[in-house]
Amino acid sequence: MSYLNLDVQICHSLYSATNALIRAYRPLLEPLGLTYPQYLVMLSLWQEDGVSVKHLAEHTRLDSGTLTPILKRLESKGWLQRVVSDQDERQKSIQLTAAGRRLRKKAESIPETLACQVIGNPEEALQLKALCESLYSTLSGADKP
Amino acid sequence: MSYLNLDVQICHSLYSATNALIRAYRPLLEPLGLTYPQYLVMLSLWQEDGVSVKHLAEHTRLDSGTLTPILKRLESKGWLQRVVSDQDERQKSIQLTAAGRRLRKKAESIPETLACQVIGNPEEALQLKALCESLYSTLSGADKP
DNA sequence: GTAATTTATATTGCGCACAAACTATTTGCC
DNA sequence: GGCAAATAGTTTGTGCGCAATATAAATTAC
Repeated sequence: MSYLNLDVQICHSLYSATNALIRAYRPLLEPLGLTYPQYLVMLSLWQEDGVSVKHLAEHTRLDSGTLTPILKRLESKGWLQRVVSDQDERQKSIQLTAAGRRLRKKAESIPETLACQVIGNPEEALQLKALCESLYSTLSGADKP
Repeated sequence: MSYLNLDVQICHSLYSATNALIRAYRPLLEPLGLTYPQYLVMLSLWQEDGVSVKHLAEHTRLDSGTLTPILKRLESKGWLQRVVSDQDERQKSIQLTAAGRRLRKKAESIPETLACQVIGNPEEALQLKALCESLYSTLSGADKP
C-alpha cells in the first residue's frame, strides 16, 4: 500500500471531518441567519468589540480578503457597523450594534446542543483540539525566520 | 469564560488547521495543475479506475454536486473520461486516460514532502487521523435509524 | 404494460478561501 | 518637507461546499 493511497491521507480525514462538523452547525445557525464563518466573527466580537479588521482576521484566522465580504454581509443584516478610525484612517473599527449584541442570547444554546450530538468522549475532544492547534501553529509558523 | 468563547471552539481549531494544511498542499500540487479536491479524486482513481460518480463521491466523501464540476475540469485537462455506462445509462464510468495514469508518477513525492514539513510526531499524526475518523463517522451516521 | 417511485447525475445560486492586484493612508528616511 | 516603503483594507477571479431543483433512466407496483 502506497503513501498515495487515499485512505491513508490524514488531510482527507481532517477535511471530511471538518466539512461534516460545519454541516452539523448549519441547522443550529440557520435560525440566527448566520453561516459558520459569520458565526466565528460574531463570537470574536462578542468577546471583544470595536476592533480592527486586522485584529479580527488574526483572532478568527480568516483571511482579510475573506473577511471583508463577510463583514459587509453582517453589516447589511444590521449586526455591526464598520467605522473609519479617527487616529488612523486606513483602519476600520468593527462595532456591534445593539441588535448584534442581543443576537448572542439566541446563540447561547448552540455549543451545548452541538456537543451533545457530537462528542462521545470529552477527553478525546480536548485531545483533538490540542492536536489541531499544534498542527496549525506548525503550519502558520513554518515559513517564518 | 463562556462556551461561546471563540478560543474554546473545537470546530474553530479544526477549521483553521484544515485550511492551513490544504494551503500547504498548494505549492506541491501546483506543478501538477491540481487543486486539493482534484487531487483527492485522482488519488481515488489511481487506486480504483472505471468507477461511477456515486462510488467516487463515497470514497472521496465529496458531494455529487461538487464532484460533477471537478470531474469536468479533470476531463478538460485530459486526465480522465466520463463514459456513459452500457448496463445503466444513468451512470457514468470515470476512466483515467494514459496521461492521467502517468500523472501519478509526478505525485509520488508529495506525501513524504508534506509529512516532513508538518508532522512532528508520527504517533500524534495517527492519533489525529483516528480522532477525525471517529468524528466523521459519528456525524455521518448521526441522523440515520 | 403503464404509472409511480427511486436512483444517478447535472444544474443553479449563494457564500467562502485565497492569491494577486489595487487604493489609500501612514511611517521612515534624507 | 518630500519621497520611498510599509500597512490596512478592498477588489477580482477561480474553484469549492452544499442545499435545492431538474432531468432522465431504471425499478417497482399494480
